[in-house]
Amino acid sequence: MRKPDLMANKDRMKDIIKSKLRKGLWSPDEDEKLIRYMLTNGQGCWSDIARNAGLQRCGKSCRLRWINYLRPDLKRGAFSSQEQHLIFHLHSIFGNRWSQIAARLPGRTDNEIKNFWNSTLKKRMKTNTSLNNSTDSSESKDVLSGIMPFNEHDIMNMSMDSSSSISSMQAMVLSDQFDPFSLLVNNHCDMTNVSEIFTCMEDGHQVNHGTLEENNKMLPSLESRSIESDSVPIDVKSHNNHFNYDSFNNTDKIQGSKVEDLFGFSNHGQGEFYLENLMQDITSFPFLDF
DNA sequence: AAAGCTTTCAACCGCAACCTT
DNA sequence: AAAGGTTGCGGTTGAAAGCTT
Repeated sequence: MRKPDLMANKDRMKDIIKSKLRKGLWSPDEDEKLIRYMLTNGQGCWSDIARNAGLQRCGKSCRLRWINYLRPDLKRGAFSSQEQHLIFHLHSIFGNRWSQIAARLPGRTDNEIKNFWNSTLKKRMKTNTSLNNSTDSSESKDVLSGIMPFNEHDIMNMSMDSSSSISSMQAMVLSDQFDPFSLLVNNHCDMTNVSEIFTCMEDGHQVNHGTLEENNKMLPSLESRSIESDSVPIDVKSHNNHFNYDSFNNTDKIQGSKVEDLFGFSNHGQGEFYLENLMQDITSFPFLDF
């Protein structure tokens, strides 16, 4: 049974403690305290960390600051075009499950990706949509051509010609200038083409490294397994400033692995992860939400 | 130069799931 | 079983920076 007076006092104390906690931006001094504590003692209970590190912050705030900003394995700076493609692609699979997406982008946080999506990518898709709605299609194509160096005809040819399409399409998607948004949003290709394009986005680099197996389109390990994974130990710090797929493909163990060993799709059950499964997941393309 | 508007992003909030007592 | 605590997540906010007029 709750004892009114005692509990009321307890609640009051909590409020007092809570009101004394700092909020808002972190000062360099606070950062230093948290970094020093974390590097000395490692991760534990966050409310204890907040207390023991001498911070007037709640544990939740400390956790957030550490995970999103202070962690030494964080990669900072702008997203590379490869990362952008990856985010777009993963968003088509996972939707707004930012932590799932972040887990596959080494050194990036869910918050960072979420912000990036909500500002840059969403905006770009809106822009492209409005261009698509423009009555002057030639104008819209002119503008788009700046974004996408491949015209509709190129893409259709790539898709139609099954014998040569893969290599040319791979060249397209691997290009730094490739922009899947304009391609998709402007209906330059149908869903079948989209399937091929995403396949190429995944397979392209594997072909480059000679690991593509016919009729068994495996996806690479995109997840930052470096910290937790016992099967694929990769040092995060080695990826900090220049993450690329090569790092993963150069790992002997990865090259011979099945996708389910590598990809970490917990929500896809135990089965092998083939393209069909991928496309089943892409039932709600993000631009349909806008 | 400055006012107003837009964009970016760090941080907060509320909720749900999980763990501990 | 239930209450309380912790952790993790996604949505949202608001201050600061950048841009435009």
